[in-house]
Amino acid sequence: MPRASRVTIRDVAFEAGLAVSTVSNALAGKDCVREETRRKVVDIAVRLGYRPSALARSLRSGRSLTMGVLVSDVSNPALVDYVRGVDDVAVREGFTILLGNTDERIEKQVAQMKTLIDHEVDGMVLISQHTEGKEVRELLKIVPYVFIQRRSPHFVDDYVGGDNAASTRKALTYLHELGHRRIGIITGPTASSTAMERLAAYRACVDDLGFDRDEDLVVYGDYDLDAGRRGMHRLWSLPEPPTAILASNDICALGVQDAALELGVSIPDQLSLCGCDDISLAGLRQIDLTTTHMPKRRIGTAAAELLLGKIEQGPNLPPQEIIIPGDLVIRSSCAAPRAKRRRRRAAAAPVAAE
Amino acid sequence: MPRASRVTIRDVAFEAGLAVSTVSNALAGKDCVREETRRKVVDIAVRLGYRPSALARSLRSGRSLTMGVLVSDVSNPALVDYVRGVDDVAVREGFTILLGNTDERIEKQVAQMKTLIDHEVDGMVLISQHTEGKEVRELLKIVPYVFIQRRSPHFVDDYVGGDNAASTRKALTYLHELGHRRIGIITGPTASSTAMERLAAYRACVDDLGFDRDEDLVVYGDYDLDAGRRGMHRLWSLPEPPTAILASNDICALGVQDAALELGVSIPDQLSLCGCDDISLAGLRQIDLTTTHMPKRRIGTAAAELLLGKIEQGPNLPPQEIIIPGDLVIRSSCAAPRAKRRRRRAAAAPVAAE
DNA sequence: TCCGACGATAAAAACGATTTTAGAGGCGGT
DNA sequence: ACCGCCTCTAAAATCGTTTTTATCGTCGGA
Repeated sequence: MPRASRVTIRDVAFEAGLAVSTVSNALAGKDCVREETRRKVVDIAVRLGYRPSALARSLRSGRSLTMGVLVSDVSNPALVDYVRGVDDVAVREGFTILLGNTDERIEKQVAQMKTLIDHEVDGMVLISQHTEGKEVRELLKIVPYVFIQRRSPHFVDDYVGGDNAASTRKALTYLHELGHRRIGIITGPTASSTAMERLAAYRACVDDLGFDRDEDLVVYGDYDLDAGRRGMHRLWSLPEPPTAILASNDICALGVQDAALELGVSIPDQLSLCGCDDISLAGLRQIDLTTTHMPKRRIGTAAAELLLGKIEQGPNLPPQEIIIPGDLVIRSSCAAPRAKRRRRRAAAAPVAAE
Repeated sequence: MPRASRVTIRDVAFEAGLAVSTVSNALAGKDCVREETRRKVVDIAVRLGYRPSALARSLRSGRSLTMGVLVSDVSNPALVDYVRGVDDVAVREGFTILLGNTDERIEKQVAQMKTLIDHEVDGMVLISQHTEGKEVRELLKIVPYVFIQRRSPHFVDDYVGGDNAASTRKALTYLHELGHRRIGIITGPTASSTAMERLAAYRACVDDLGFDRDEDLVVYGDYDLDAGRRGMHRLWSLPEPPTAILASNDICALGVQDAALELGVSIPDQLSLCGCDDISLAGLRQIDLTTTHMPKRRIGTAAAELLLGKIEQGPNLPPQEIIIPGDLVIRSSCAAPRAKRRRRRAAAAPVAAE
């Protein structure tokens, strides 16, 4: 099956009556070739429809203008915006993206990383991926990389993420002002540094703001609908249920809403709910979720830019951590708790929705 | 920045005291090399951590084990499942995916297609992309491809999509049985063959099932929230509004729900609503949308498999169109219209939700 | 003994570019 | 007249593979 053979630089050279190297230099805009010659070469190249083979070029030059993007699942709505952000700067800088799904499984991640390296990507962006493991660490030595949303507790890497501590604190402060003192939390997976940072911030607030300290209010969950449903059931079956819940993200919060409807619990009358991410659906009237905005696309672009810098400068410069702040978006899923709580200050601030 | 130079086949050959070609043949499992030799080679290759360069291999062999995937926006929830489906079979078959966003703009699409071809992808999957245009058509001649969700009216291509006509008809039949006779439709973009097929099926049903024939009931929209909102406003401002609405997809339907809440219109009491796709959120109690299920991930896998066949067999075999059927998923967003309509048979079937 | 075949390995060509080194003229300075 | 330098182009090396062709014993058969 000899596909219509491509036009090579050789053909252009022949047509122009020049050497291959001259054509190469001409097209690269090197100043060692006369302007007139250059123009002729360009003309002919265009006329013949010459397009240089990225493969051959990469092989020789050692740079592939290619970056790998690893994500646990491209169809996961909580992650796609990062990918898009990375792509934004990739195309802007003439890079092409090699995509891989890892399904949250480390052996898949390792396999994908190897594949990317085989394809000689210039760098990789790891979105919510495993940061530990001997093999992973070994592979990370080979090629520049940036982590998004998940960072290692043991190594200091290039990393871009949201300001998890601050945004959690904002949400909790808001709930505190509304008068809540008993707040449940459904965390993301324990492997997610983002989730753990939120949990840590929650715990700090329990002390700082004087919330009920009760380990039963912490449910270890995930970033999906089911975690929200299960978390809600668990928290609501407590002897003394919380008056507000912090969900791991908006999708999880939707799961909580769903379960609340199932249990006949009214939001925000009986229960306040706060998500995280601010997905576009959160603003719908049928959902109307108070949440902390995570500028994921911007995080993606920041990560890609960081990576490109890394690629440019070589592996010498020290790892950098970039934290992108996000704000609390107040909608109607939070309200003052019903007046049956025991502490003073029934409702501090009358901040309402929208 | 001479990155730690990779282990090449040359190194393996030297270590084994063999010729490069022998090593290549040994690793490829060719039978022209003694089993004992082969084992030795494999041993050494593993010991040295040899990984063949995909670039060099592709360059020489003319096959890159790579496929391009073009999508208008990876962060569009209506499209991500296709991508995931394609990826499923890609990894299974040892292919790597090159991803590109085109933002629904044909010049971006052309640019991306060129990039993919420069990278010598073995084929490409075009998800909801432009099918017309001189340049697009020219590029399609170069490399095998499969369209998903959008097909050309003028050319016959390899294509995989849902059964738009049948699923639309199912929804309309269901609404007819509930007693609806005046049904609005918010279409996807006119460039989307899928949307136009649904519209055609809608028009056929208007005749077959005896719905009100009224061009005002057709709103040309898109696949997003805003199209739903605008469509609802438009339809509800009609002198005689519809009793049911068919949305272009689930996201659009969510937009309709949102606008209905804004307008104080109760679903399904005053208005029945039917989406398309069956995204996971559609099953939530706060949404609970009746919709037609589109097995997008399966469509994606089917497309990738079709493409691989195309790559294998060469461009000789004729284009194939694969239609994947989907079923109506009945939830609570549709009900019998309020008893103020003029025709006989107030409510035919008492089919209820869930 | 010679020929052909065969089995195993080696050597060389090719893939399509970039990069390095070489060469050919022209020109100015001494 | 010669040297060096500069400008432009050519030739060759290189990237890391695969593929094609060559080599070299050995063995069987006539």
